[in-house]
Amino acid sequence: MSRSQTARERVRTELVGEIKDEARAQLATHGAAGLSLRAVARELGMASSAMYRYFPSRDDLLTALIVDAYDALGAAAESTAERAAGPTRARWRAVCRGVRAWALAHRHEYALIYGSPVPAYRAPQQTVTSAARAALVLLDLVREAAASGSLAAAPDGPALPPGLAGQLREVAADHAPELPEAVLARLLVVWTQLFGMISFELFGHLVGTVDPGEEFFDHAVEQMADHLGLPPDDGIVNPSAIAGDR
Amino acid sequence: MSRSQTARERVRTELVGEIKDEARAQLATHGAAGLSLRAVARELGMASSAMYRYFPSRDDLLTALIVDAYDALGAAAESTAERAAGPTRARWRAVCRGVRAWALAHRHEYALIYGSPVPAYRAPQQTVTSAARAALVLLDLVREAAASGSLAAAPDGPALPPGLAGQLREVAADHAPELPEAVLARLLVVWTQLFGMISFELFGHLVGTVDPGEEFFDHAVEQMADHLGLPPDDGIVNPSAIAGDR
DNA sequence: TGTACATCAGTGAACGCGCGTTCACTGATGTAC
DNA sequence: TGTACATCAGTGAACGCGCGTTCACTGATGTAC
Repeated sequence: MSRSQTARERVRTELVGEIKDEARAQLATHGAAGLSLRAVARELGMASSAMYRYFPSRDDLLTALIVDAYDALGAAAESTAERAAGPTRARWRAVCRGVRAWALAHRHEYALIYGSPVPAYRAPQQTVTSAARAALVLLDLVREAAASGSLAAAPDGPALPPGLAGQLREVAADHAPELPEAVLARLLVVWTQLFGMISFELFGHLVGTVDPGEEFFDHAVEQMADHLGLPPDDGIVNPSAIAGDR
Repeated sequence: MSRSQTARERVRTELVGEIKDEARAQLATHGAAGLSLRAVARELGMASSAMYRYFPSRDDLLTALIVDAYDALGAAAESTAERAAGPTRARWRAVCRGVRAWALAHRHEYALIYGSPVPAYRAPQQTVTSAARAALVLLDLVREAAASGSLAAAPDGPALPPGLAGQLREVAADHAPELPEAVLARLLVVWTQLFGMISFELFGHLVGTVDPGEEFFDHAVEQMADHLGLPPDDGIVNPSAIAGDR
């Protein structure tokens, strides 16, 4: 509480930040599996044993980086959604682009959270809420559209398989109890589509096809919006946005 | 050519196989970045230096595993497509399920090719044709449907952005020059969707939502078929398959 | 305000381990005549 | 068919490196009275 204690704590916080920054830099060159406390310490001009004053083990440092990455992506999505004006589709577009932009700007942190799991590392519960943030932004957009009545009706036809419907009900219970299961299913499809596309681009699976993937991404985002039933723009009409699905 | 030479070569081929098998087993426990020639040799009861009679370096072993994985997935997709009978949609469904089944049965090989790139490893040209095999299976299904006139017409509306259309033209030039760009774009969207879903499931991002992902996957596969414009089944009608998009 | 004490940050040596790759070598297998 | 030679598989020691983690320690910072 006293000023001097806060001073010591300030230094500590700053050093924790520097350690994580350096660790992030090393993700780029050596990957998550190659993250090394000794290398971080060396780069910071410290003894390797000093790291243990800040992180009890290598895995704890890794956990911190993972939580940070989820939070940074979530914050990017949230602030994009807040800043974006206009109809739901425009905001949807903005958020999707924002997610991709964050991923492109932080490739190795993206790979850390959406790439292959680090072997012998188990993510603690701690990551779950951070991981959900970006998803909740998209969910809120859909809720908004649904609440305002502008969401296209879910297609007719028989219901979802009961097992899936039940799973979706449970997921939505906390966050969107009012949305029909069919809409939830579509949102989840689109959610995996969004990250599938970004991963493909970042991990080099679009090389030789539509890489750079800017236009493809934008095009797909409109298809995804169509698929969700988001209404077309009012103002600036995007060509592919008004193309009905099928 | 002589019998004895072939004998030596047979032994060699067999040992190469054993080395790769053991290496694959180690992928599971240590990941691609942790793949170690010494550990493989140890497990095989050989001197670590003996590995160099079979693979000039660790990266060459890794390349072999990657090529094998692409080929195994491609072969699985091809044979599923050949075995599957019935209308295009049924075969589409079979192939998608086959791809997922392969991925679930070979998680670590899947992660090797569709997870985060291994740092400091550059995939040689060698992998490209193997990597394309599975994609070509799906492309052929769509070509088939298009050729038989059963593919739903691409939606009207303005054309794709010219840059994207050009990219797609180039990609398709060798394999499907007759398909319209709009169909190619949808196939690519669906392609990223398929792998996005599988990656999400395998990498643990569906835990707590729709994991196990069987029903969700099947449901999404029908949505993807709809999106491509594949006609509904003739015989057994899948409930979600006949639900038109939007 | 001054002093005794407790807490904390950081050090450097050490433990015990693993890695990729090279090299000179031995012995077995295959080839040419 | 037999023999001299070349090729190949496999060994074991070595080089030079890196790692996570522990431990007893020094010195600085913060706290209680």
